[in-house]
Amino acid sequence: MPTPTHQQSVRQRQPRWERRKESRHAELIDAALELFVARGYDATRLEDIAARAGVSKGTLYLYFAGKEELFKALVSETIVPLIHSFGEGIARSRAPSDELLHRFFFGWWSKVGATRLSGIAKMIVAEARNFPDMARFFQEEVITPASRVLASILERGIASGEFRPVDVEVAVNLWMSPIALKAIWSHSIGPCCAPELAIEPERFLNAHLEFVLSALAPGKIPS
Amino acid sequence: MPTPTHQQSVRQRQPRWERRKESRHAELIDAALELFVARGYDATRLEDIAARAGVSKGTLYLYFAGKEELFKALVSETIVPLIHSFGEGIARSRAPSDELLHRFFFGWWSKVGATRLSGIAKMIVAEARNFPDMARFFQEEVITPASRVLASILERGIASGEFRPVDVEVAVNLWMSPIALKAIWSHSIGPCCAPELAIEPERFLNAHLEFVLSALAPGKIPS
Amino acid sequence: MPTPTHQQSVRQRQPRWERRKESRHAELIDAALELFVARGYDATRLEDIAARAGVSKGTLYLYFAGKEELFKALVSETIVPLIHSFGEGIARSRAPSDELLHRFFFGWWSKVGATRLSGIAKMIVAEARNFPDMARFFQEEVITPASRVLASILERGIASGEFRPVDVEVAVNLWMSPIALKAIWSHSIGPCCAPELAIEPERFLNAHLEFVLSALAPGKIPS
Amino acid sequence: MPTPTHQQSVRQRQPRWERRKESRHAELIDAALELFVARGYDATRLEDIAARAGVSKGTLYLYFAGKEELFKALVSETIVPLIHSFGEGIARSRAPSDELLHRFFFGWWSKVGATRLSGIAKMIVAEARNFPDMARFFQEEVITPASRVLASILERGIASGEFRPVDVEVAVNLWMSPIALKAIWSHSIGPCCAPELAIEPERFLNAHLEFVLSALAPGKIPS
DNA sequence: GATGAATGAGTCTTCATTCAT
DNA sequence: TATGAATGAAGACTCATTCAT
Repeated sequence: MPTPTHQQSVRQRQPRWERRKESRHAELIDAALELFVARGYDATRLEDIAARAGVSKGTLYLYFAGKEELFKALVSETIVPLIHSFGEGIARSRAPSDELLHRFFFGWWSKVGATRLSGIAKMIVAEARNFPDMARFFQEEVITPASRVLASILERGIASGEFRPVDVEVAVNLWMSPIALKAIWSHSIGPCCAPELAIEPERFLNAHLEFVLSALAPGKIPS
Repeated sequence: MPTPTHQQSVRQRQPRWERRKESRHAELIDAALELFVARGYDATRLEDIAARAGVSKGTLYLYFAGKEELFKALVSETIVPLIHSFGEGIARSRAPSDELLHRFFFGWWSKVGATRLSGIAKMIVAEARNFPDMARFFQEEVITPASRVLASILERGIASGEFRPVDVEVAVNLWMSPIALKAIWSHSIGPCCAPELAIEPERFLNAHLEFVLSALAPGKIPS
Repeated sequence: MPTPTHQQSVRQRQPRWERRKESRHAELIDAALELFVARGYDATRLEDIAARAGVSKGTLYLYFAGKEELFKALVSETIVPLIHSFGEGIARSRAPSDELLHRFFFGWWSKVGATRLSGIAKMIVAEARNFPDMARFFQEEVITPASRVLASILERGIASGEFRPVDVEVAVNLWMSPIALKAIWSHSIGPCCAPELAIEPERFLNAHLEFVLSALAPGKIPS
Repeated sequence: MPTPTHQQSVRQRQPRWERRKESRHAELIDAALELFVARGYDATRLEDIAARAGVSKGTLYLYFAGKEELFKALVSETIVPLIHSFGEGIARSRAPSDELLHRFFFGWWSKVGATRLSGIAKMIVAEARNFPDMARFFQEEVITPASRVLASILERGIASGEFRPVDVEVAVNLWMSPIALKAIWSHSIGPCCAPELAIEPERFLNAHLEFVLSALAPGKIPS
């Protein structure tokens, strides 16, 4: 009669692999995102992605047609679900405009800047010239929609007199920059240079919001 | 004391190959910068750099020990001369603080943002994780010095009562972002997405300056 | 004594999977033949063979130990039954020798040239150096027996005076060539080059036979 | 003073490689021909070709863009020069038609059958379906021109009464077969099966010529 | 028996680097 | 100095084979 020990040892004989078709796709995307963001497209070896996902090189090709397809799938699959959840409610809200701005910046950070989308952004900045389609996709699906939400907040505030009139197009561009750059930085130069120096998001966002609001405060005559 | 004319004549007397050697070096750096910025480190082939510089593959190795050395030489040689010429006078100037801010932003743009340094910045953002030394070098030689100049302007203006008190560390970070991101963007997503949409620097910088000044305007009670 | 009906009923009584097993084998051989002939050994993927046979990749291994084994099984199983049915009666026939020649050529064509054996021939010509055993098998089981039949017809005709004396060994080689080459061609260059140009077998064989007979006609003094 | 032995040892230090741009191309073609003929396209590894040509894997790519290009270059470069030298004089000759036939068959053998073209023929038969362009090229540049020469000899002989009327199209096809098949065989099944059995070309060609002439002999009434 | 997910050895191809000329 | 032919390590991709289900 087999002892428990024996049984255990039998059980411990791990199968060479497991059949997990459903999760593999996501695991590979995860691993690829991590490495592509950190090392860049060319410097990332498919075998490393596979290893990080716990599969072998060949398995990757059961899920993606090749390196480029994996890269593109990663972008579209990761971006699309995240972006649709952002900014939906803000535009239709009746809250005061300054509160909307608060929601916008803090919401952007929590739903975009602090998520995997920040890695995507760094990656796309790095590879835009080699993958212009991807750059356009990102521009159209992430940058432009977010900019539109911010623009509509500004326009509504200006129309209602809550904000003084400003050049909305430029303002949007200027005021998206800090949070966008912070996102990129956190996957790039940030980790290399005394990461403890990085300003914590809360402080960063509050200051940003305050400056934006003071620049928008009515009753001031633009110089 | 050597006159400029004398100096010039000395240079002209040098044998042709010597001057060739100098120019080859610069031509290779130029070509490398262009291609590394556009394609990234890995995707750039040394042979393409050599061809663009008008020499053969082997010749490149007479001037640089290898790909990595060329890459690093490119960074240090291009950054160092540019950065030392920036911000020297501003700190010691007695002009009004708002004028200094104007000089700072427009100066930064003309001496950094609109120069090859903008390409370097994109490149370093892209390759930081693979070349952390380079990232640190850039941080220390470009970001930090420029930030210090801006910080000192702010501090002086606050001290003199020209500006209201602000969190200088965060403000510097926030207000460098637009010009830094614009520099990076111009070598990355910008060229891929309807470049005519890009806001022209003059308008961009004026708006930025205006917002910064309104955020710094005294007589406002920070919320 | 079992009637045909009885035999049939016996077969029908076998459980379905048993008959399936038999037919799977044949279906795989069929699919493999088609693809190996068309694409060659290396360029044929086992998965394509399985798909064409309507099974999955893994199932193939339930019937054949591997690619090479399938390839060899294909050769032996396809050749052996066909070859034994050819030439049996001819050798013992008492018909006139010219009629035997007629039977030989038309019979060879209908039982070999126009069958799957022609594909096998092309395949073996292509892979002979990689599978010398197979080449020898083909030589011994197909070429040599057929040649012997033709040789015996010639020898009998010469002995009886119906044919003039010829170098039988060479003659056999020469007169097998057109039909053998036609068989190979039909799976190789033929399909690539205006297949409508191919001469139809009837006309081809009649002309061949006529020329052979005229070369064998007695009463002519060989030049 | 260095001894001769020393000098010798110094000399024996072979350079890691030699600069021989002119001959490499031909050496690679040679090596490729040998291996592609023997093993087929897929089973031939580029590294083996390179090794046989005495160079490394990478060097091959300095001369050919890839495997397929090497394969095609091999076909066109090897065929074209050989084919243009054959059959030129025969068509315009005033020699008796039977002598022309003799020249044709022996000439074809010496200039085609016994040359590297015979290997090409085997290779093309094997790979025709995968490289139909190549098959067509071979058909048009080798088969068709040679067939035309033979056809013109037959036609002239028939017109002059030296030969009896025959179906020239079929006759050409039939009478090219033995020499074509012998060429293919010599690179395929031949080497696998007791090569000493192969009939020597002289005897083979003489017998072929004799049979052809007897089939063409006038004064015979075609059945 | 049947399936197809998983594996990993094998091959083509690229390109940084070396070195004979 | 300058060249570019030659090298070989490295990586993307394929596919015969295995095996958990």
